[in-house]
Amino acid sequence: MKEDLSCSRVDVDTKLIESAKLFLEQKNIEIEQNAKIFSLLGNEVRLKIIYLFLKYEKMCVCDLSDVLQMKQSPISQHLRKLKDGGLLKNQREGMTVFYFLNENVQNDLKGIIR
Amino acid sequence: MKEDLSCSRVDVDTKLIESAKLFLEQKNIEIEQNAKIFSLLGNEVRLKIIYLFLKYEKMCVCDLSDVLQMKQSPISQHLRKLKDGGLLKNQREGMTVFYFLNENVQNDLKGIIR
DNA sequence: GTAGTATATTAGCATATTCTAATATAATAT
DNA sequence: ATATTATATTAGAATATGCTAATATACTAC
Repeated sequence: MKEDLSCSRVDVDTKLIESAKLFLEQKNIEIEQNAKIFSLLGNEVRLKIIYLFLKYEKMCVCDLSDVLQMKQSPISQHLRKLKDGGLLKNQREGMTVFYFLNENVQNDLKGIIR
Repeated sequence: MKEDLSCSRVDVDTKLIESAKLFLEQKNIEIEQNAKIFSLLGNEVRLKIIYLFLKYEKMCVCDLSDVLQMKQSPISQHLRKLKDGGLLKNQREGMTVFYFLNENVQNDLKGIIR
């Protein structure tokens, strides 16, 4: 049953190692999901967008482009990632597409940020 | 005083745009700091390490290498980033270096995770 | 239909990230 | 001193990320 250990130290706490491995296996899905969310929030532009939606509810691509002083293309690309990641939803009104927080994660985000 | 806008729509809510820009400027430092933390937590290996320290208090590089089943080198590299980012501290005991959560961010992390 | 506006997508490039492999450093034991 | 163990650092390669520039799509107005 001995697993290969990277260090051959004598005083390994094998109980701890096995317990910790089991712990990580049990938390694996949660960790993967959270890592995905954190990696989305780990980009300054995207985090600014989330901050904006926590304050202003909804904005269109054009507004964001103006506020962030970036071209429309990278804004659209970030919004797509946030939408694919489940953090945002959008809604078209004529030519304009408004983005806003996905209500399913709104409280999570409020808890995570600040 | 008119700033250049990326979209020439007629019904721009200039008040909103200016308010949002000011808001982001005021939050800028907080956003930069948080984005840095989120980008650290956005890597699965590093997030697993943080989960482990939220449960087990402290572990050595060797333990982590065994638990995560990764070579010592990448573990050390991740630990360095987490330490540089202020999330971890370490303490040498003989040949062994133990890492643990920086007590200054422990509560923040508990709030952020889960 | 055409023209104009808002948004989305794509290709390509520059940079960042994360691993491997090798080597360096630090501490212990002999 | 040398040998061994634990950790840290470095160079390099593979992949991921995020921008620019160009183009495509969707809607509106004429």
